[in-house]
Amino acid sequence: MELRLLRYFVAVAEELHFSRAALRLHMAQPPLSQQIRKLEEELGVQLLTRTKRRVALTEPGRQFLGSAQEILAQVDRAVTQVQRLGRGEAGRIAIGMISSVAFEDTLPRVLRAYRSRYPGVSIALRELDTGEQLAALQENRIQIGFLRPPILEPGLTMTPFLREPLVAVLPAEHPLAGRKRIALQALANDPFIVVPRSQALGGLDLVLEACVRAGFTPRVAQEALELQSVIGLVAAGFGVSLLPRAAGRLVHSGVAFVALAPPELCIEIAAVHLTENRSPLLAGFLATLRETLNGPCARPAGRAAVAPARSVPR
Amino acid sequence: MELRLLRYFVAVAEELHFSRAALRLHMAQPPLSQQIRKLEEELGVQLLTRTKRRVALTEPGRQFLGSAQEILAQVDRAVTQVQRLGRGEAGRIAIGMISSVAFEDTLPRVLRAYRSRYPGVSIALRELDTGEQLAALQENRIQIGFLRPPILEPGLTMTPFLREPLVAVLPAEHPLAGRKRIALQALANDPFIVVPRSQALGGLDLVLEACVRAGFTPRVAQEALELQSVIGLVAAGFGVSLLPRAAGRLVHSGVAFVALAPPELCIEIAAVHLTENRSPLLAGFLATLRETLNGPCARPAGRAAVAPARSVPR
DNA sequence: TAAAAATACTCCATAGGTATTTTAT
DNA sequence: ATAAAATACCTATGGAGTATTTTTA
Repeated sequence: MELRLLRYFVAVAEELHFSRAALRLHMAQPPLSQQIRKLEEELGVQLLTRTKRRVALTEPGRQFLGSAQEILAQVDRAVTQVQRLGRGEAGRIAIGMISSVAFEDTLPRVLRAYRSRYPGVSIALRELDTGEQLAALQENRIQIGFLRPPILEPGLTMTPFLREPLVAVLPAEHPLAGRKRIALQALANDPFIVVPRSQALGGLDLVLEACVRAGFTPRVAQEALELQSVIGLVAAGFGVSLLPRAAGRLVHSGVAFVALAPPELCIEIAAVHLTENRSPLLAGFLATLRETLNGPCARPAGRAAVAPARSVPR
Repeated sequence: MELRLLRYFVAVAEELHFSRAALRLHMAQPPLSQQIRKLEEELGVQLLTRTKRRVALTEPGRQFLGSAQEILAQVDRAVTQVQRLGRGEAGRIAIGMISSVAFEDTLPRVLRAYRSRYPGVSIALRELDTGEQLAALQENRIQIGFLRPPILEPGLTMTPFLREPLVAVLPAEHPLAGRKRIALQALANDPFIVVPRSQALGGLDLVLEACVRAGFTPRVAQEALELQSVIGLVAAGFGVSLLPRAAGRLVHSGVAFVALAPPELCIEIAAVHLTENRSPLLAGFLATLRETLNGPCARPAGRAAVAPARSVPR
């Protein structure tokens, strides 16, 4: 059985006229008659009665017409759908992200752009740490991960995504508030206000590690759930904090943002995917990602135009 | 798009191995590779990755495999179903019957035989008078009718179905009870016990018409719903009746069955269908009908072997 | 080196075309 | 007489075969 025969039969059964059907099929009438005859022979069932100069469907033919129409429609749907999948316009993409991505609104902007460009794709966002994401990428549980470099595993391609310096946030009356730039050690005796790890905003680990590297263990005075609250607590004199420079946009009187002396402490996040992953979904996402990062209205404080992706050779 | 390509793709996608798939398809490997490539070109979608000496499905390919399998299964179902319809093993047959058919159990026996032979066919029984059945046959609302001849319309084929003489049923003490044979007129003054028309058992009209033809109008003394009741009432002396000879099987002391003098009064019923109706359903029904009527254990009292069908030429 | 897919080519089966006949109105 | 389907015959596309090369593990 071939679809060609079904298409021919549907044309004849709908026209009830071989010549008109042949016209509609852009072919001559005799081969159409032959093919219909062949179909009937193959099925062993008479589908049409050609009596009295007029063509009519038999009852089995009437039923078969319905089946044939359904089948052809289903084939059309399957072809359309696989082509949409092939263009990355449909399907499901799973994305991993470390919690600190939320310090910035860059990822949400990318996701909004992607969703508006590919409304047929469902997005699954999973919050995973860097190690979990690397494992998930290998098992294809996620197709792209937003995680903290460096990446050493082979077979992965990294697209720099976010690199924003942390700045010290001090109460306006703090002795160091007027400085252009301070060393992290200068805050060794200050109480720290941090965002708790449970709040999925991350950054805490980064801050703690940096302080330890600077030679002290920060004293955590207070935890706050929102950046606004952190800034509010700093303004109220409860302590100091380290925040991405972009937080400076949340202007608040009573606090000073002071850059840190080198080595600069940065939130650095990359988009990583399997180099061998040729999925059109991923391709569409990466394209949207690059365009969003380099786009016209897409260069807020603290981030340079994105560098080209680098693959880690195997 | 052709089913051949879907079949090839399903084989390759299930085996994930071109050579094994070619083996399964009883063909050589190179043309299989070519056809799969052609399918991918036609769709404009990569379905398989042939990297690293191993074949794998892409995500669009995985989805398309499912669609292809569904389509192929649906084609199989459609073919099987149309073949069942073509053999008269499935579908729906509508049968007309005049009420008097119920005097005998012949039709139920035919229907039982047909149902056991063609369990997939649903049977629609419609009780219609002879004229209604002829109209219904022409409009294909019924495919076969059990009705009272003669049939004059052209294009119909008649199969004699039932021809059973009516006999007089008399109380044992009736003056004519001992006779071998009596004329219908002899009962002109006897009260009649009849089965009411509303009971759908019919026969009443036949009896009334016959009496009128014999020159008298029968006095209806009593109506009874069942043959048994008719016989009971006759035995009790309430009157006489006319019943098919087969009713004699319902033996009952106190009644006498006496044949009628010629012209014999017969229940005569024929199975009639459109001569041009080549429906396999009808063919199967007619075959079962003939076999049941002429079959071995199928000759109870009062019916000769069925005569061959006669067509009324147009 | 061996196994598997791709490439190159060849052939023929058959889909489809043209010309004509048959059939039914 | 006409319109439509069937028949007869021919052509050529393309599906499938064989032989070979390429590739990768």
